[in-house]
Amino acid sequence: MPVATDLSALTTKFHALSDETRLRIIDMLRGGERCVCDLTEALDAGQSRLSFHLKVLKDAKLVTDRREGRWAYYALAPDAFAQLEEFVGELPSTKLSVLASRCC
Amino acid sequence: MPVATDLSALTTKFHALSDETRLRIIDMLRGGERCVCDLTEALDAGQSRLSFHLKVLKDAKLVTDRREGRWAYYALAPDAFAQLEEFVGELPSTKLSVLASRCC
DNA sequence: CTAACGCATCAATATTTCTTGATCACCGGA
DNA sequence: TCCGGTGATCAAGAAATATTGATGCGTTAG
Repeated sequence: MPVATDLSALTTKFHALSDETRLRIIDMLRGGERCVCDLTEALDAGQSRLSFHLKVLKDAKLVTDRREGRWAYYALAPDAFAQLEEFVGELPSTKLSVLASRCC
Repeated sequence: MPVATDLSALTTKFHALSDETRLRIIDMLRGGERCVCDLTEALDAGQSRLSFHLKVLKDAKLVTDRREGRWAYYALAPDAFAQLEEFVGELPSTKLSVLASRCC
């Protein structure tokens, strides 16, 4: 089992990425840290909504947040995609032609 | 924009991977093609339930199915993870230290 | 000190997704 | 041809998620 490690942490991460708004957020953060107001404006999402999605990303450990004065800055977590790469990386191409030998 | 390609296809794939049962299915398919009854047994899931999850994976184009007699065989789609790798691969590590210059 | 701002959180509602049990269609063996 | 087995699909209910608007808390400017 390649990825028996922590299935539920993995599903949490994938779930966090299964939403367009959140994907956009991630994409914006690729350029570096952003404050919430920047994101709100760029994504034209209500403040409350954005805050919710940021929380989902944070809970999945994909982003980190930092408080500075009255602003909150979010950034990609350093090793955010490590676990995902591990899972996705196990390239299946090699064994693809293997057919199920025998059924039931 | 690195991944402007097709956000909704991407979210669909991520969503398909955001469930433990489906992750287990993927993992089993790494070893090659499997028939549904094998999967049902190995995952101890009801037939209907499994069929539902297989459909989710198939709709996300992560797996393909093949009919043979009265059995159905599922396998990882050849390029299943290509798009995911593209997204996940854009390693953020380099720009991580970039702080937001100015806010709102 | 007070008012405005940035943001998190909560409550209520809408929406989506999952599970279960039926049912149906198809195929192969007797 | 009839029957049992495999698996898809549907309908109904349960559960998880998302959206909205309201409220609250800390911070900064005046």
